[in-house]
Amino acid sequence: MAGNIEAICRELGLRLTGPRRTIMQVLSDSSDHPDAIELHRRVTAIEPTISLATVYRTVNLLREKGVLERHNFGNGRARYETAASEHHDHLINVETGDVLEFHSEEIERLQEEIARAHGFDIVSHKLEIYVRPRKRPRGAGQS
Amino acid sequence: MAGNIEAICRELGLRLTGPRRTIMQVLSDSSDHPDAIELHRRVTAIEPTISLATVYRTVNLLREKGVLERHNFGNGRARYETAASEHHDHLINVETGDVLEFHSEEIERLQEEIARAHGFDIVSHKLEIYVRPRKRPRGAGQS
DNA sequence: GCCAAGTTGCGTCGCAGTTGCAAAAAGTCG
DNA sequence: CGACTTTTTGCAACTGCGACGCAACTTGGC
Repeated sequence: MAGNIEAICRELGLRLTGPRRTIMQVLSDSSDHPDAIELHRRVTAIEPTISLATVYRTVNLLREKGVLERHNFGNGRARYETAASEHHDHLINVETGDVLEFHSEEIERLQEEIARAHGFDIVSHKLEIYVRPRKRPRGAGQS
Repeated sequence: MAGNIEAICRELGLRLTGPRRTIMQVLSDSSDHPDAIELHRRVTAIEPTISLATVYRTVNLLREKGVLERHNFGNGRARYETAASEHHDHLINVETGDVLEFHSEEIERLQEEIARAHGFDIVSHKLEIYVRPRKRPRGAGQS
């Protein structure tokens, strides 16, 4: 991914600066969905002078360019991930905050159908399933 | 619904105050999905002395008690609706901000399947389809 | 190396929502 | 009904995330 950084900057007419290099490096090294502060933490671990404002600006820039996606999983802080080539939705573990990705062609199709039935075109959509590890693999009644 | 207000307060151990009566009245009269400020606007049209803080506090209270649901459709302001007996998802018209509700048993089932396949139980979920009115009813290809 | 343009860090601002506090209202009991 | 306790309210100050203006500083082209 590192090789991409220069290409992306050139392509987007952005200057290849130290902070950007670091931030993009951290982003492509992150397989989870960090928020801006966590991103800043990771970035400053490498290059301590980079400010939070720059993280915000870079992240917005990359999002506008379609390089990043921003999600809001409900704790008030936006979380980021590098835009995948293929669309996916999210399973959020409410106990740990971890996020798993999934994709269901069937659900996509059903959404398409629903939108159409109402006379709309889909601009985007968001499916988040908030889950917790299942305690009782099978049987065993509960409250 | 008006009759509910007293019942709800009693049941929840809340005092039946003027502001609460007005706010709950407005809520049950609202079939759209107003945000806190719009709610406050409507409330103060009836009783001008009620403060925004009280609207927030009441709305949070009712949400904790399961009377209201809060959504975040992406403009930074949370929007509220009275909790329906039946779960539903949302179609958001990005041009107007209007919200339509829908329900798909099939999608629900598929989500259940997906969660289970990953070893989770669903706590809740959120499906939002952001749409715009379709300009070209049929035919007329475009890139 | 020099210069114009883009970028950064800092501090500040804005907005949505929350909270501490003192005053006011609700419910309770005699 | 009136005194008393507890909950609510309005106000204003505050919080947290994120955005922004500005002066100083890099970047990349010549």
